[in-house]
Amino acid sequence: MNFYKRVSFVCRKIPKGKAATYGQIATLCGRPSNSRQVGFALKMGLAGGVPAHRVVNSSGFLSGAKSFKTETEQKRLLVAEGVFVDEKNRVNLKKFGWKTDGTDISWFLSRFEELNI
DNA sequence: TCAGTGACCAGAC
DNA sequence: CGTCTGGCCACTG
Repeated sequence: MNFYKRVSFVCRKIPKGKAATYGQIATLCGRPSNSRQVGFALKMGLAGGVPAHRVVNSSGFLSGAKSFKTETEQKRLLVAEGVFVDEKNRVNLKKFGWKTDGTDISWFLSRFEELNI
């Protein structure tokens, strides 16, 4: 089980114009308690083209903005996709949150099985 | 081996 | 809204 590769895989599946939370990613990767590691994984993955700008914390804040080229880069990318980001660097998850359920979790887990990651 | 550190989280006030 | 608390776990020196 390669947690980082799973994170990368999941992030590429986040629909444009939506935002996902760290806990959500961790859960979809099969490790609900590893939300902190998701941030670390994304930081590494930025260089590899992972769309990390769609990931925010559970309150909707862009907590990883400082890890982009510029602090405003993440916000800019989101706005360009139609996601509203307020002056405090926060998105409304009610409106732009990526909704996932048990079915989605099962789907990802079986993909991981067959891809052996 | 071990303590410090994080792009975190849910619950309680 | 905001702050605090306990829990979490890979990575690092």
